[in-house]
Amino acid sequence: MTLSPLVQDFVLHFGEMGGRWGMNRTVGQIYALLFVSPAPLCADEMVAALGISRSNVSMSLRELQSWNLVLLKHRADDRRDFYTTPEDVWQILRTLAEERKKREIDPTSAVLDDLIARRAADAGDRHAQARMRQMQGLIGQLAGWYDEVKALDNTRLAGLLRLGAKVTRLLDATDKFRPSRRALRGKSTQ
Amino acid sequence: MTLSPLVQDFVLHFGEMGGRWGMNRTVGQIYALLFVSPAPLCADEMVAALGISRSNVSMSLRELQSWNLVLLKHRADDRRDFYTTPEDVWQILRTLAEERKKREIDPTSAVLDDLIARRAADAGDRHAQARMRQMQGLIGQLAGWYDEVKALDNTRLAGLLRLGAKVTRLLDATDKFRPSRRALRGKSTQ
DNA sequence: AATTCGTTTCAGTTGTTTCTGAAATAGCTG
DNA sequence: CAGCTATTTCAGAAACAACTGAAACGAATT
Repeated sequence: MTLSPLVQDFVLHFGEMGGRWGMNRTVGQIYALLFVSPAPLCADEMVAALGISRSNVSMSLRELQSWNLVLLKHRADDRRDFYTTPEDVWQILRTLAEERKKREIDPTSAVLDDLIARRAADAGDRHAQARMRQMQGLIGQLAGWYDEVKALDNTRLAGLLRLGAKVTRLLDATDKFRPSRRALRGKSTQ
Repeated sequence: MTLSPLVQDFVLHFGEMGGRWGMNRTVGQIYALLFVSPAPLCADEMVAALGISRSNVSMSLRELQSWNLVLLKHRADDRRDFYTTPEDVWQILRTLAEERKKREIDPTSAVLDDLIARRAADAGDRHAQARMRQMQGLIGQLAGWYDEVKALDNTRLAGLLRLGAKVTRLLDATDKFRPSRRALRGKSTQ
């Protein structure tokens, strides 16, 4: 299989970015290829398209599966595994949010809990713990935020992002409105 | 300089996570050390505390500066450079958002613009471009979102994250209320 | 149970990144 | 400007991650 220049360039760019996104080059390239392919691909087609070894494809697909970024498909009368990405880019965003949280936030959050629970001996430690508590607060908020994103349906997620420049106004507005709204319907709010 | 076990473990954890966060071990460790230190540190203190070479510290500080994650301080009658992190964790969050966008989103956004602007030859390319447009849409929203975070003041940023489980309700509420509010003040909204 | 087709694993190689020590640079002080 | 002190650069060494080919594995078919 030979790629059009357009798809070539897309794939190569994802390869380059792969490193920055916490995967490696091959994983990035395979994901890009699957993302733009009109139909699911099998491993050998990826080998042909990307010019990499069969085993590399196998390991990279494994990695992509561990990220939940690809879907496995089968054809009638064909034993091979075919792979795609989800059609829905919002779904992809949710998955990314979830996996990133799992890899980048949760471990630190757990460690911070431990460290903060320790007996702080001297003044230095007390200062360090105070700092850690600040960071834990921040991380906790972020974690909650990621969970939130993960749980929103497409419409609401799109809405949330679309707010864009209106977030400020919205926040101000809710600060202003919330009390009266709560008053109207009787403390339903946390 | 010798570190307390508490700070040791904090520093070591950040070293481990550094890789996942787009920096390397040493950069992570130095950042952690600065974050919990009650006073700014000079390079030699970091060498002593972390047991790494002077040149490694120098390069890592350079890296941290390129991320805008550290502040340079000076003492009277002392030519050495002393480093800290910003006190304010919200500021840190904004910086991270900004730098992440710059490194992980903007380059891809630019490439996608290019690719989408190309003449699509065959059906495969047309499909690929359609996919790329979807991705570009998503990335554009995300970029806007990061810009938004970057521009919010502490209070509003905290508010935004604190929304937590209320985002859904809030979004529903605004959908319900916006039309009437717009009607009240005349289509000021996009 | 042997064959075939597809996938996975793994030891070893290649390629990158990180880290170091030594040398070079820059900036201040007398 | 000579002598300090602090910092940066850089080539090579050490550590690490990626990739390959070959062999092992598994599942369906005869």
